[in-house]
Amino acid sequence: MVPRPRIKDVAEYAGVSPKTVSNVINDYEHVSERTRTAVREAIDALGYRVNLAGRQLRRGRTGMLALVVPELDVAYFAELARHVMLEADRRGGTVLIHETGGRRERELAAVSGFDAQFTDGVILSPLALLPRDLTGRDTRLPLVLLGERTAPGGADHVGIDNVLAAREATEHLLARGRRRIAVVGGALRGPQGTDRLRTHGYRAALGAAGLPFDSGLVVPVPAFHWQDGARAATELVTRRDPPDALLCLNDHLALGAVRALHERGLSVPEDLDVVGFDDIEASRFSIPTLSTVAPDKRDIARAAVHLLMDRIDRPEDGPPPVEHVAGHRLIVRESSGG
Amino acid sequence: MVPRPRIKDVAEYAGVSPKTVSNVINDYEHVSERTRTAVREAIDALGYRVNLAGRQLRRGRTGMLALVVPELDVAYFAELARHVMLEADRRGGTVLIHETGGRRERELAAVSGFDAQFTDGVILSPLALLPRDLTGRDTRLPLVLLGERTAPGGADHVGIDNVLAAREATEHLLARGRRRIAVVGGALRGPQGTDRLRTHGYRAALGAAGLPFDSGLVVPVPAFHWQDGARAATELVTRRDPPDALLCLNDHLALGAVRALHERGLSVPEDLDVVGFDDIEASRFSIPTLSTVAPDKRDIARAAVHLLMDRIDRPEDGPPPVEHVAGHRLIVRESSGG
DNA sequence: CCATGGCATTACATCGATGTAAATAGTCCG
DNA sequence: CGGACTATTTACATCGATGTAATGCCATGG
Repeated sequence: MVPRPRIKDVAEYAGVSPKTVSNVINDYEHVSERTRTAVREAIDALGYRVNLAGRQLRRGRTGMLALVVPELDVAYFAELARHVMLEADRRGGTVLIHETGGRRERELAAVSGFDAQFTDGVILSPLALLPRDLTGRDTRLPLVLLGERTAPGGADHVGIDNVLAAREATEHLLARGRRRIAVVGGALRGPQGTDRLRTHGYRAALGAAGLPFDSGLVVPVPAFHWQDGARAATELVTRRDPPDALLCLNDHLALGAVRALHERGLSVPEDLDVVGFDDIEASRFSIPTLSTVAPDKRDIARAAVHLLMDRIDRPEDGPPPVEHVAGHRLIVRESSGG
Repeated sequence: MVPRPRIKDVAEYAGVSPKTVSNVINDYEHVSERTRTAVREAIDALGYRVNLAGRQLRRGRTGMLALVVPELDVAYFAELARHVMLEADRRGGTVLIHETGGRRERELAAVSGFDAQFTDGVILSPLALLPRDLTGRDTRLPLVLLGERTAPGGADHVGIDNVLAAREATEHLLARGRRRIAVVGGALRGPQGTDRLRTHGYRAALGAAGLPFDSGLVVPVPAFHWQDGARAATELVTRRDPPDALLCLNDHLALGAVRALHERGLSVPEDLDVVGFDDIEASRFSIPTLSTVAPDKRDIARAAVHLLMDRIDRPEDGPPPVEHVAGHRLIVRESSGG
């Protein structure tokens, strides 16, 4: 087996020094046209490719970012991942994706760079992480948090205005005359995650409309999957005093709920309205199509990548953490009368 | 900013040589208990973490695998990715995911390790790759192909029996009395991809049943997304002689088709049957639930990871390419009378 | 008491690329 | 033609970890 050519081999082939080859590779300006061409030819002839390990060792950078999400098969994260990859690509970076399954220990590992050894920085979408997990973390590893404001820790944050978004969605349902709106996936206590923020927005909408708040309508779920939505919906409609609308905190929950309702002979939006969050592609093709809060994923990905790369480019002098509020809009589809 | 401690720092702190620290880290057996403990303590005290670039440079391995798929937001690939990550984890590997968007140049880059510089091997799910792209490729980079048999090239292959699977699905529809079955996403010519193999199986089923083959019912699509299924379905049912069943080559196409049919007032399975491929989670919760050919994703992922890692572990003496046929089963749900 | 051999530890070189600083080659001007 | 610069190119050290081979240590046996 022929070993991979090294920069030294190229140098010999081209009759120059290794450093000159390096200069050509890195587009150093003071290289004569003749030498440049000769080196290029040598590179082609030998099929030379930079060895990134060597480069990284020398430069101290990998050019790789870690994107750490709970689950890739939650469509929102897959869609987000693609945007992040595109953005990173545009800036010459590569993305390494990690799944945490929402487990705190894995998220912790991510922020401490344990998983991310090869990585210059991390974009993390936390689920189980506690605020205190971030205090005192090793700030040598730049970090951007997505979704939740896990508060202080010298990390930038990117997310939509969850409170406002939930409030708008709720107001939409109220405007449709719905009065008993359940929050599937909501939370009243526990860490300040998106679930709590959205529940808060929901409550604000009720308050503004002068309606009473019934904590029984806030239904936590074990995970944000189809089946969790289905179970929650089933439970809700078999109550004595069932809801007339479901505000589901993601589209999977919503679609699972719609299906469960269908199985019990209830139809959406005739009997109940359903609204989700995330605007995954499935929501545009489901029966009925799903109303949903669409976060601007492109904006989120772009902001996250840029914040991260900026911080990587300028270690030391970290400016204070940045808070980027990405756009969102409520898309009304069939599931709430659209 | 405090620089990251190096192995040398640990050595000094523990009062031993760098190599001894390395020995401890790598569980070399001949290290006295005392020394081992001292080094461990030093590591903890300093918060030392191996620098993988250095290690890789020395060892020539990264411990990372590349998983290269067309699109992560095609649920099948996201689900597959998770399984691959789990398997790799189990064997101490890390997975780097790349998207190609189905573009040939990106797939080519993948098999030549261009993207995959940091990678010991590649698992590729090709879409546009031609058989000849693999002949004469640099076999220093172990490669496992998924899905299609892109034929010779010294690469292992993992996939289901596409011909058989399509045949079974078709036979199921025939058994239901359907006679004009369209193949959405099918192909009669072009590279020997899964689409052609499945179309072949479909044809075999027709032949076995003594039914004529109508090439007009084989409908290619630009991509395998919801909207492509929707378009194809719309086009099909507005024909003079519309089909009575759709065999869609993935679940996205199928679900998009179901939606389009719904919009034209046709209901599934009363008016038409629809069957998909992949068994993505959405298919279990759609209205109607979707019949589909479920490939054993876990098996596929496991086989792919093991084949790849085995080949990485033993470079040179590559045994001949292995062909692993993963299991599959037809799951009949509401969309075809289940 | 010394040779023998196994275990524990270490010195040194090396993986491949690149920053620094110095050397060499050119160019222009007086 | 020599000096002063500038443009190119190069020598050398270094990033961090680890394989190789050598050394040191200790116990056992003759």
